Amino acid sequence: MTSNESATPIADPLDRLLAYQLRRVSALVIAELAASLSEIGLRVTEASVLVMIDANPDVTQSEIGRCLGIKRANMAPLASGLELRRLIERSPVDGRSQALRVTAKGKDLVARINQLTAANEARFFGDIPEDERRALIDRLKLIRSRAGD
Amino acid sequence: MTSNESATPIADPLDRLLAYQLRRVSALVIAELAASLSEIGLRVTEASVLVMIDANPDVTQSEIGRCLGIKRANMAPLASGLELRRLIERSPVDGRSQALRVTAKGKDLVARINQLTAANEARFFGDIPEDERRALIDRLKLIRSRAGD
DNA sequence: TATTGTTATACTCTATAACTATA
DNA sequence: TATAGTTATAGAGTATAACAATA
Repeated sequence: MTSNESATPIADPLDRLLAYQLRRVSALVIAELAASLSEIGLRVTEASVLVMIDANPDVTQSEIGRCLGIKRANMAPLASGLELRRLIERSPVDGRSQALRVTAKGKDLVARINQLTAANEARFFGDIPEDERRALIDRLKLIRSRAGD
Repeated sequence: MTSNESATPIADPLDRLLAYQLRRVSALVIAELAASLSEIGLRVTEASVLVMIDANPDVTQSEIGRCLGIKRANMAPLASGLELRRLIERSPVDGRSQALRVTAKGKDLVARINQLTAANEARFFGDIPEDERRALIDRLKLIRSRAGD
């Protein structure tokens, strides 16, 4: 910073776009969560899937994928990876469907995920008044529900 | 949907996490914007850069990157691509820095970008009362400003 | 020494297409 | 015919490392 370039106060016309702000905040918050989860050897998507299976024993891959917005083609290697690491187990239900369950080892990780996730929420959103926080969540869910999702 | 699988009302413990809701909404809104922008041959990041250069004539790559959170290494091919398509021009400033400007052809695209962006905002956020919309933007900016960004 | 710009490379998430097997 | 799961592949965004040239 040698020259006097008027301190570079760049104009940011994207500033007032909700789409842009959402993208930046999401990227920031998720990147931080990814860094936390990497300490326990998980990526964000893997952690999401693990938490969902834990909350819905014997759920199928397709159901998880539909709920989380993950395509079947991308769920396959995800579930295989979790099974290889003995975090989940599969048992045939249907001949074509398989019920997923979190193993004891997986449940230990779920507990850690919940801790790290809560810490992440507290770090970024802890100072938001509870009523505003709830309104924010509701508004975001409403936006999602209005679309094809 | 042949069997009676209790209509699959899956529990979603991620539902109450702001990090998760932000990620999903961001993905939804940006995907839609990406689809709109693809009609004029632009990706979201390219459009962001173009709008920023238009608002800040003679800005440098580094400055744009710092403002938008894009690393130098990723700005290089981005700027080169826009220049190849005659949407921006570079003129040496420094010997190592180059001033960026949007060409006439680029300005036409910027106008289209602004239209498509406004339509995207209206589609997803048009029904939000203005005071809440403003509070939402301010809250998101506040979250970003509190971090390393 | 710090900064600008570049190239190469890898990782994550997402997308489509094509295939098998089962309902 | 529709669904579950798989594989292969591609695109977009982001990350680091290393390098040359300049301030």
